[in-house]
Amino acid sequence: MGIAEEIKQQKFKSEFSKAIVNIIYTNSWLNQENLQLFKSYGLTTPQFNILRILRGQHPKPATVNLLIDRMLDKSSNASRIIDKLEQKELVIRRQCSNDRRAVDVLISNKGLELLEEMDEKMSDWESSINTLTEQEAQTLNGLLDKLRS
Amino acid sequence: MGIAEEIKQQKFKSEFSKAIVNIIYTNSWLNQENLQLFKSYGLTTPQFNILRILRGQHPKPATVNLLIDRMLDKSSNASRIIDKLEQKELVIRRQCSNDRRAVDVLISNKGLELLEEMDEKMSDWESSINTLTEQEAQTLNGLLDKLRS
DNA sequence: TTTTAAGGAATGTTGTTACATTTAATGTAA
DNA sequence: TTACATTAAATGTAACAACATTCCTTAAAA
Repeated sequence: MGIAEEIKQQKFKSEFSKAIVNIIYTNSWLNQENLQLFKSYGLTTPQFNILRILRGQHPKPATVNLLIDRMLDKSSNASRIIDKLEQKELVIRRQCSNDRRAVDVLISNKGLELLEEMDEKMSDWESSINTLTEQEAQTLNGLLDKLRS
Repeated sequence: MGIAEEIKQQKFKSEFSKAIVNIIYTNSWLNQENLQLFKSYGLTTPQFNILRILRGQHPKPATVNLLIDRMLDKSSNASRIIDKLEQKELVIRRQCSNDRRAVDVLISNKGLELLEEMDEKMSDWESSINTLTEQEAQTLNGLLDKLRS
């Protein structure tokens, strides 16, 4: 079943505008799948993403600006997401030594452990929905990259 | 520049998990592009989507349930989006004659005119960002459909 | 019938996002 | 040094989303 049937819209202005709708719809589909998993660990999607960026930096700290820069969804408010993560003791916030305006954020051991626990579930989930061959996934990545270029 | 450079994450667990991130990132990119356009017409993204579905139904009405069913982002609250559209007189809400639980929603002439005005801008925008050939867009659609299957 | 269940939409509550503004620290030019 | 602009992050506020609950209507069962 293609996108046209799923959203019951038979006509699109062009193959490209169909692709735009398809991306939005697929994103929403992925998000809905994902959300429940995150929720079962008490995290929201942006919180999970910030944690993952911090793990990528570990053991180096990240400033709030760096986090904003790397977030998939730039629009959300990094400061307050970090508040939530700090409340749960998943990250540590401390003043940056060489620029007192900036704040260093680090993932805590508790945060690292949580992510490790989630890794497995994420991995299971990904394989369970992976219907693409390696070659197809590569082509998809190439096309999405080209679309944004 | 590919997704790896854009989000500064060099390693992915697999080509497929890279594709998932790529879809999320591309969606966010599209959304950011789009948002400003909608805003300049005083609409939010979900409001615009509801209006488009209603135009697709026109001159038939749609019930709230049908709108929820067809929305790209199922999660949001259709009733309140319709409230907003009704306040702006872009839609008409009235009780359904054969089932008094249901509510018929129709796009108004004002709504149709607004969409028509926006069509042109949307179309310009789409061509301005379209870097894909017809064949590539088709492949992309096929792969996204397969991913969700 | 009377009761009970299910459906369609609206509403209340809580948390989050979007955006503007504020606070504080740093850099720079007169 | 003082003044002014810039940067980093936090905060206030209004709108919005997520989710549960409620209200009313229809359907179905006892």
